[in-house]
Amino acid sequence: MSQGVRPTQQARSRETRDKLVRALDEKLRVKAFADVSIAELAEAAGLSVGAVYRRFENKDAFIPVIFELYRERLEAFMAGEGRIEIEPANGLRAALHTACRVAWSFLDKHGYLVRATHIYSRLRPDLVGDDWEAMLDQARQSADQLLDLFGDEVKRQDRVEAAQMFTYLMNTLPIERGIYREEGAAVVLTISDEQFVAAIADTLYGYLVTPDRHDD
Amino acid sequence: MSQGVRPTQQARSRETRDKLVRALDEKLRVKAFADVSIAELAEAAGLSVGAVYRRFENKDAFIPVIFELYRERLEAFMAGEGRIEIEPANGLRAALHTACRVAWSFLDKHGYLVRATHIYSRLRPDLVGDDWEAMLDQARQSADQLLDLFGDEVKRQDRVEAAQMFTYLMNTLPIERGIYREEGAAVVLTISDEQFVAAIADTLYGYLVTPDRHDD
Amino acid sequence: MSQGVRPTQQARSRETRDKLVRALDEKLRVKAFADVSIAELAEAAGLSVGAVYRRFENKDAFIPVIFELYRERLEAFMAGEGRIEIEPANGLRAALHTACRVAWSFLDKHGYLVRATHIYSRLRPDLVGDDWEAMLDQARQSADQLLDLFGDEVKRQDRVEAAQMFTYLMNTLPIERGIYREEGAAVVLTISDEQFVAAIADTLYGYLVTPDRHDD
Amino acid sequence: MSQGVRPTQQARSRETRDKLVRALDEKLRVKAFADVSIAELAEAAGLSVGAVYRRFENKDAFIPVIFELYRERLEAFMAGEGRIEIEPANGLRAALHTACRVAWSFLDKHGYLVRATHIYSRLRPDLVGDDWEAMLDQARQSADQLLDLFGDEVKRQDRVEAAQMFTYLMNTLPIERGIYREEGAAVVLTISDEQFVAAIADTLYGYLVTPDRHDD
DNA sequence: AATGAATGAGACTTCATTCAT
DNA sequence: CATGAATGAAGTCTCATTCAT
Repeated sequence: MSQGVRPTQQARSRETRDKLVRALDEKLRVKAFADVSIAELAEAAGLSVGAVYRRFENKDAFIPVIFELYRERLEAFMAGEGRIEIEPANGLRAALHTACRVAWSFLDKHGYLVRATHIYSRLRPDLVGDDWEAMLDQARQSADQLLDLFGDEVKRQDRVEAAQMFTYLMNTLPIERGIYREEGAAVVLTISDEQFVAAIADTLYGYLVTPDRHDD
Repeated sequence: MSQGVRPTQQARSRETRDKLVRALDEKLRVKAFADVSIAELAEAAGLSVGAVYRRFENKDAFIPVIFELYRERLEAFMAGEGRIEIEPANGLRAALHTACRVAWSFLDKHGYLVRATHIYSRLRPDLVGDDWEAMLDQARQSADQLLDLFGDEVKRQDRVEAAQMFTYLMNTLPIERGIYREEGAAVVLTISDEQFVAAIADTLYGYLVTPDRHDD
Repeated sequence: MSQGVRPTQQARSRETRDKLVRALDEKLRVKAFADVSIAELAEAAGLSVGAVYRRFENKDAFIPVIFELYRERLEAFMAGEGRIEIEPANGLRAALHTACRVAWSFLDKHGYLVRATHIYSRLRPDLVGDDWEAMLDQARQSADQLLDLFGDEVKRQDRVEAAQMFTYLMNTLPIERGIYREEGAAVVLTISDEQFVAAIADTLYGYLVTPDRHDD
Repeated sequence: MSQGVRPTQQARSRETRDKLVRALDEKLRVKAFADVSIAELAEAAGLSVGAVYRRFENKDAFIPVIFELYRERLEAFMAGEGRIEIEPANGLRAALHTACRVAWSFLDKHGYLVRATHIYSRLRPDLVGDDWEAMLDQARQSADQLLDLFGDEVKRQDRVEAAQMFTYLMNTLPIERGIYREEGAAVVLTISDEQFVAAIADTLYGYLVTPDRHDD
């Protein structure tokens, strides 16, 4: 094989992969990954079943793709409409409200991906590998910066713990309502989206400004 | 309908059902419901496949059983080791810490059931029906009482919203770490269980004592 | 066992059997025998599955019952509303029209039994045994009598053949439309029931009055 | 969609289908369709169960195939040995005898298909759809032509009714004996096939030449 | 290499029949 | 004896994966 062909093949290979990723994205909008068959995916991508197995060893090999999609969307969002301009002068609470509003708008648009990601980060953590941890770590670093920025308002002594908990809360609080809407624990809520977003922002705020407890 | 025979058969019938419920319980400890086949369940219960279908119309009919199990465990727990003695004199924060410790210890033991319940309250809300909502409503009522008890400490104006959010948070915050442990958003946490429990108690506390915000 | 009990038991046994026969009759009105399960039959008869198997060795043992039912109905019909008063003076054609009208009215009422009987006389001729042949033979004898009565009008030389064919036609011509109505060969017919009955009577008549062919 | 590959696959695909159709044909010679399992069919065709489901959505999807088989055989028959040369000069009766002989010889060879077709045109008229009606309609048109050809001999006033009844009779009279032989109403007949065929031809003839009745 | 036909294990479900109570 | 719970073979169908063309 002459070397001149490779780039073409690589390009074609990449293209094939992209088709599959797009097809998966489309499918995940309407059904769970477990309910998507390879044949279905192949058809949606305009490929044959055999071609799919040429790119992916087996069905499980698509799971990392879900994360890839998630990350792509998140990065695009953060670089675009999700870019947060924090105004230190307005204080921590305002910053958190802004952050929660932004997080909520991401969930609103890409909830189906967040759902799939969440499910498989639990169901098959082995297949997700470092991607997930890397993303969370990045989130933790952002949290660190935020805590530094409002160091005087934050009353938590242990900054490491605070950054971890902040990340944990940020990835936990809105999700339940954001991706499962009328099911799960969210059914107890009758408040509007706006009220809910404000409430979780206040929850984060409350955690950060509550001084450590000295007993128990 | 004659008496004298029925009781025996009913007992046998009940026993079969119990065997199946126990078998399901065992299986849920180690794998997801979707991955448990009827044949597997039958074998674990020491029954034939046909016997399963005499008690349960189809596989879906087991989903309510998961909730039943959950509720049973929860009630037994609440009546036993989970009974909370709230000492109003110690204040809201102490009460929340106690409540979270108790909730955590339930999750620690019955997390697999909570997981299955959570998954199916989302996946098949139609099959879960009112059970789930009834449980949440009961939780909301308990929240109401707690808020009343510490009415002077709570700064939230809208008590209805506060009770709802309290319930939502109580059913959301510990779950992620409690049932998925090393996976999901919880991987970011390096803190100990005790620290985590304290942190979420503080989070709840922070939410309740944070006064309403007057702008936006 | 004292002898005094027997009659009671026999009576009870008979009663059980009757219940089952009635239940089967009900079921055959709405579905095919193959689609009636033993459990269904037992329930409809107000009996247990075990009780059914005490009276009938297996499901196939019900097939003769279908014939029994058929014969009962036919005999009751012939003794009642189906009793034909043939007026020799009116001629063969009038007699046939009357006979066909009567046959049609039986089909109209008991078509579902005729259908089941027909199906099983083909599907499991071994289980039907002599019942079916006996019935047909009786019909043939009636045909014989009719041919004798109108001996001068009938032009068929071979009276044995004529009686057989008459029976065959009588059990064939109306059935198709009578029990399958809008399906099968009957879909080609747009004529009314009355016209149809008249047409098959004329068909029978035409056969009987057509002289033998002397060639080929 | 590229050419060069498809033909092969299409041929393979077609071949598989043909194998299944042939296997079905073989099975229908010896047992009812309902008693043929998919696994059995697959084995007879030298295929796996999955391959069957690639060609046919479900078992019901084979029912139209039965009709397809029937029609194929009928058309091949009509174009070959079943081609009827009607000699108008010999009259209606001779024509009918010829037609019945031909029909009988078809039944003799392909009775098992006719049986299956008849059963399913009743059992699942929804799956048979227009095929059946189309065939009957074609038969009715042939009947029309025949009646025209022998217009002077036919005494039935209503030609539309006569054509319909002729079709009905042609599809009813021989069938019973033709496809169920020693079972059903045919058991009453001790006459030979030749005599039987002559008798039904005379029956058809008798119907057509019997003038309308003017009373009742 | 690409295609999609074929494979075959395994899932759910039904129901005639048996048998413990 | 009656009851109806239990059995288990058999049927339909799905789909991840393999492989002939």
